[in-house]
Amino acid sequence: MRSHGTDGGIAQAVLRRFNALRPLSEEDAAALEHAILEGLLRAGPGEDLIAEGDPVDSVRLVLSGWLYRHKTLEDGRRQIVNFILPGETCDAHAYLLSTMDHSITTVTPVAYAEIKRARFEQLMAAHRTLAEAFMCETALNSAIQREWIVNLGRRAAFERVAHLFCEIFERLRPVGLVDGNSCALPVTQTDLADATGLSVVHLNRTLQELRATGLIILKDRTLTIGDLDALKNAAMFPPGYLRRYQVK
Amino acid sequence: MRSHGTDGGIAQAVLRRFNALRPLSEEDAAALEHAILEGLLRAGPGEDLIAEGDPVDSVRLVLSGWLYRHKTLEDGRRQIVNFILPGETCDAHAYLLSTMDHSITTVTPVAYAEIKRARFEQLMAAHRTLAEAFMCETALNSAIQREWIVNLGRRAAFERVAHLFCEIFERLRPVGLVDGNSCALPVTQTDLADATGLSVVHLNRTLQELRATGLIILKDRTLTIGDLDALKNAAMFPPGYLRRYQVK
DNA sequence: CGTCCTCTTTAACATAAGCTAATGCCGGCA
DNA sequence: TGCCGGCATTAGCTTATGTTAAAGAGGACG
Repeated sequence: MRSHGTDGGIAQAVLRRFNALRPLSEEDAAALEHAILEGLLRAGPGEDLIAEGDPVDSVRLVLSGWLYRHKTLEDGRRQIVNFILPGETCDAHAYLLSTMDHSITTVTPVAYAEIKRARFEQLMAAHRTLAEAFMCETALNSAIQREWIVNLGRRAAFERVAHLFCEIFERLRPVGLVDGNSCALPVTQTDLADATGLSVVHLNRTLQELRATGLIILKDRTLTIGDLDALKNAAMFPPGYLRRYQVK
Repeated sequence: MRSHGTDGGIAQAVLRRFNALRPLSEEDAAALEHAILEGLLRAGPGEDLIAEGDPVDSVRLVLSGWLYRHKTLEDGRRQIVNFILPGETCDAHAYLLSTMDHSITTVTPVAYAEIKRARFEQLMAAHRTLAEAFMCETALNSAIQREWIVNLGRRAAFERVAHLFCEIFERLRPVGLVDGNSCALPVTQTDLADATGLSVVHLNRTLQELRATGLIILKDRTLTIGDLDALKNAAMFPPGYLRRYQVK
């Protein structure tokens, strides 16, 4: 029965990440997987999972697929504030704030697990290590957001896009979603522009530049990074950034 | 004996904020205050409290004074990633990540309380409400960071600076640090530039513009906002933003 | 009372990035 | 097969913001 095998079945990505954050006992892992299987759900591409202002009464874990968090100004300007990748958490402890300060939309079809507040609290109370892993996840997310602030505030377009690509690659790696030096990049250029604070036109120009230098190949929603270190260099990717993401 | 009076003495700002996040019982408040008084420390202006890469083995609460979090790129470009104001925490649960991903530097003289890891964990274990308030604090900080991403990514210089001023004002208010429509703003223009992702020169231009429209007066490190609603309007300050900061 | 220092302000010029609009490309679908 | 709609790409022009440099302004201090 796969879903309880060693690979973690559909919950694999989540289990891998949490285990990297805090070594989970068999029992912790089983409890988490169980809670996941209880609340399995799916969403199509381009669906709003939750919107700014909505009440939050559950925590969601992404099993597969891409989503993004975003905020929109009154006049329509939109900023993608982060991507949510397989194995990551949608609302970790944001649920403490009772309402969402941003929206979450799916990019691709998504499989996720929804754990209701009461169930979640029970799980945390029973498994200290899981609770710690969850807090770690939140802290990590916070560190990513800080780096995005630096990216938007102090990096030029070229570095900025390069940095985003390095980051995505490094975040997909520990959950087994990179294949050699390639990974999926299922977003439109408009999305990339909204994530990097650029206009679509300028984002496109920047992409051309990145291609011209031979640092990346981007085709058919697949990103290929010939020389990751070179790209990181060009991006001024901080050496220690996302270290905690790597599986030891 | 002031320090145990109803005003909370030196721990006042922290107690007020935490109490707003989760209503604290007398006992919770006393325990928190006690922990604070145990670990009282001071730092001068312009001091590095902790630097990127340093190990984290305690949580610090700011009792008075301003600090900022910042990251610097190899070539010296610096981004201030947030300000830390009285009543706020320095590292809430970042201590779970064991090393700092950014640096913290004081702006003014600062009084703070340092709670060592073991002591902190003991406190959290004994007082569920305090633990929740701490998590709330982290979540709130995360929401602020997301808004900063929007600010840097999608707002023009004028709105961006206006937004920062509104935010600071709203964050100082609940801890009693605004006086009518004025508050302290003890940072240099270089700092403001590094916080808004602008060059000093352009920041200065923007400040002139803000003054010219009569939206703000900034003189002697004091910010005066004639019409907060007008400023928020100009800044596209989201209506619900920082709602959780307000004392009910 | 002058000198140094840090911070602010201004000017003149350079450029990265935005905007508008047209064109190309491709896959879905009638 | 041919039209439509969403994306990607390119061109041409505009503008916000960066850069360099120099000059005030005020406080600390010998």
